[in-house]
Amino acid sequence: MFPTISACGQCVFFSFCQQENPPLKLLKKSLKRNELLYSHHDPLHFIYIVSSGAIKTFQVNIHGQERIHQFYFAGEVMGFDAIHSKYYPFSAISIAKSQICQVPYPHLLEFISKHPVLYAHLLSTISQRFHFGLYVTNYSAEQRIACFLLELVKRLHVDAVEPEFALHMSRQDIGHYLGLAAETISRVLTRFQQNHILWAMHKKIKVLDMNSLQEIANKGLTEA
Amino acid sequence: MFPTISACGQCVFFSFCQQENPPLKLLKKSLKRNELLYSHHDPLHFIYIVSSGAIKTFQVNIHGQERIHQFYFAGEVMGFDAIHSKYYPFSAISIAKSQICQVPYPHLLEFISKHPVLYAHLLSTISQRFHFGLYVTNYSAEQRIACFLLELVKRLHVDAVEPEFALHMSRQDIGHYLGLAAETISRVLTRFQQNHILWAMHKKIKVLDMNSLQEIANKGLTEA
DNA sequence: CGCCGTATTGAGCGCTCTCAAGCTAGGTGG
DNA sequence: CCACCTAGCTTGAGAGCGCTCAATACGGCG
Repeated sequence: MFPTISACGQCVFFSFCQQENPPLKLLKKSLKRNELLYSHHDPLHFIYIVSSGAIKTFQVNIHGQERIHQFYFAGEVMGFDAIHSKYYPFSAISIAKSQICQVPYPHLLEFISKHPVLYAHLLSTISQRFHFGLYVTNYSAEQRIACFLLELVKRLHVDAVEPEFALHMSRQDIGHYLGLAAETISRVLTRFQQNHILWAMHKKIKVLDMNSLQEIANKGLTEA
Repeated sequence: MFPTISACGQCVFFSFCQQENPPLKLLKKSLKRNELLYSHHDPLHFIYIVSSGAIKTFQVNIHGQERIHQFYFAGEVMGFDAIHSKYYPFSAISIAKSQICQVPYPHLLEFISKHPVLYAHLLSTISQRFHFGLYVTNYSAEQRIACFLLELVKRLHVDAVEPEFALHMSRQDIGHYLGLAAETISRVLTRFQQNHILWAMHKKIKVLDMNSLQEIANKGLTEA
């Protein structure tokens, strides 16, 4: 029904892949519609380049509801988000008949170390992805604030059963970040405090019940 | 009031920066609270590493309202999002007394090409950032759908005054991605069609008025 | 032609926003 | 040292957007 567009021309590796005896092992793979490419928690073995078609990455929650994380179209690269944890953080399924190239990640690293130009190119490609989907998601105020606090605990490296840390920012700032009114931040923090989930005093926060906070954060979320 | 924690120990470049005659030119910089680090649209000259304190990146819209894009804390690296466009996409201001290290980006590239191990490390660091703030934003349904369509036009490389393309995904999929009900997608597309902004037929979309779509997308957004 | 998944359209409800009024903490000056 | 002042935070009441539930329409496929 719709023409299948191949995006090999714009692929970072095109010039290498086209040589005879290509120095980069790019395996082509065909996917029908609704075929699984990889699963949530699978170890990162490959970086994938969508050559044609479209893929979605997603999570399914305990109630069987799906949350789509990203779409990937012809020419786009999948798997960067798995590098840090070494596991794919989402499952991937084709939403149309697709062609995929797969590169073993260790091989990719090794190959790039011999081709510094590619390094800059790849960084640029990754960089681009930071601008996608900045308008997405619809978590409740409680979920957002719970997620925000949990992320802070992790990013500030607060290692304690009852983590205590400083919010350097104002309620207004948090609101502007989370897409909520400052009043809402205030109200939710008060509610959390009433439920003995945390203790909040101005810019100082102490989480008293990490489990409850996790539970709120995960409401309708992750945990497949 | 709060202790100043230096995060140099966890910095990717720590071992290099500590040598006498360090091979990597890492300039230290001190920022008071509310000091501008760089502006929206400034050319990417430096990658920054927050050594202590906290930074926010943000945009200001035509009504003077601020939208915060990210917070950066001790140990975190800023600037990856600028690599593709070669310009910082947001302005950056310290929200606390901070210490920052800056590395000229070209110098960083060159340096890394000589230290392939760092490459893998840096990719890992960047990868981590894809997991931050996945719960953020609160755009209206119309804004989200407008942004989504504009992003598709760009990512699918549809070059036309009235771009026409295939949504490979169902309304439900779009809803699951945008955090909206499938019914809302339907309703908004209908409304857009009534206002002659686009023509929608099942999975086929033709944008008739890119300017209006941009305007809706930018409502309360960007354009400083 | 008939079936079933997908899309559209409508009515009522709930979460979060806005507007507005107190409250608190910290800084300033007498 | 204390009264005052101001910015930020808290709390309350009403409004609006998008959700849920439900009914109907459509279209691809056997």
